[in-house]
Amino acid sequence: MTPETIASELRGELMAGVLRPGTDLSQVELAQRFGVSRIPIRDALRILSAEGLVEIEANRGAKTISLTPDEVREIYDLRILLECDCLQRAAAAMTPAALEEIDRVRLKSDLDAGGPDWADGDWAFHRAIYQLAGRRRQLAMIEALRRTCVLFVSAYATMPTKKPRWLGDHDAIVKHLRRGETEQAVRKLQGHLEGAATHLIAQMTASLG
Amino acid sequence: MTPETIASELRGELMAGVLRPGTDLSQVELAQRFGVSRIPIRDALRILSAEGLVEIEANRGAKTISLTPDEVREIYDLRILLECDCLQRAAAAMTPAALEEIDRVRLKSDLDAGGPDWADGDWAFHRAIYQLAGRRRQLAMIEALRRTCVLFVSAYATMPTKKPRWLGDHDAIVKHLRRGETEQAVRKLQGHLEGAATHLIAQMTASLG
DNA sequence: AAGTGTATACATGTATACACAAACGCTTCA
DNA sequence: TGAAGCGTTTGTGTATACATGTATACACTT
Repeated sequence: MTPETIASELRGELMAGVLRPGTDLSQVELAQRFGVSRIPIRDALRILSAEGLVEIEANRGAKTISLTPDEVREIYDLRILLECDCLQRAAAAMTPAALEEIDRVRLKSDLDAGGPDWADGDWAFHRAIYQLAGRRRQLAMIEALRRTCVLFVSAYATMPTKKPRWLGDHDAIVKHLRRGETEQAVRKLQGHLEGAATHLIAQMTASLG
Repeated sequence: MTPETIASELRGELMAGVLRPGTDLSQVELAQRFGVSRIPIRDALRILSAEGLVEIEANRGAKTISLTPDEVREIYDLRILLECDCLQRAAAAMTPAALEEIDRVRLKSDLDAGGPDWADGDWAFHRAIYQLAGRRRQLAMIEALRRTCVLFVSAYATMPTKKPRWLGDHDAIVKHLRRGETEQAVRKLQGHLEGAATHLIAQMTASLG
């Protein structure tokens, strides 16, 4: 039960929607639950805070993040900026072998598309592409932003209703990459993310107001 | 002596070049120095780790980051991406009053340009612009990336040799903004950052062998 | 002589105990 | 009835003590 293990467990619950945004995270409660003292719990909370999933206020404890629709919009804008740039760099480093691998991951993710782990498959696909850019830090930043989004997607139960369109975007991106149409692949990705953003924000505003 | 205070103090030393990249940060040593136990030290190190200034390895302690020229290049590319986007958004929200304030900060930063706190003035100028974009998270990400850069600039003592050009860039950006030439302001900023990047990386490779 | 195993020293990780700050409820007074 | 003041209570923050993991040096084996 290391702090990393605990953080990982909590991260999973956050992203699965078990812990909803704004939930208080009591140190004593978590310590009892994981059967450890509060020290490793504090470390775990700091790890999650570093990832932006938890907010810590001095002397007032930690709670899961709670963002306004505007803040979610900003995060998606950042994702568009960083992911489109990453895709562009990846396209420049594309090889036939890499393309094959990407399409393999895409097909596998299609199967999970209906289940509860659809987000994992989705990310596996995007990561398979982004990896080729060879940008560790950028990828880490993208992943952190994405985690935050997933937290809210799970919380507001906005499973993409237009699943076919969503899978079709993936297919289209691969096809564009195969043909060397970088520009169009990037534009497709941008639309993909825009769609996710507007969908989530609509659900949030509907749920909040 | 809260963890935040300690982190702030260490951050200052890191960015001033007192603590060079790769320095080991012993918990007991820091605890003695700040006159506290190791617990708040651990918290402070986690805060700095979250900011990307310190690396923590389980059971092996913390040390200040040590980046390769390639990683520095990636960081500057990210800064260009995020800062140019931020400038564009700021330009869209520009007002005469804001412009006046920006120029005021610019003039003030010109005075500090020769001293040891030149980095603070430089950042004050850029931040004065970026603020207008109203993007908290993006600004925080830019600031984190910038801090990392400053750490290496200080370590390798690469005070801009071409100070006039550097200050001239600031002046040019303001002038373009005043005329509503967003496109050109963005391009000037990009060149500004590119210049800083190539300069630092050249110094690093020269210093490293 | 080179490599490996082991013992010792040292740094980090964790648990317990205590100090302190904030939130809550109660009493009391206007 | 409402509000302000004060003690209680709950939870976080920190110090101390102990457990565990890692590095170094030395002895031993090959």
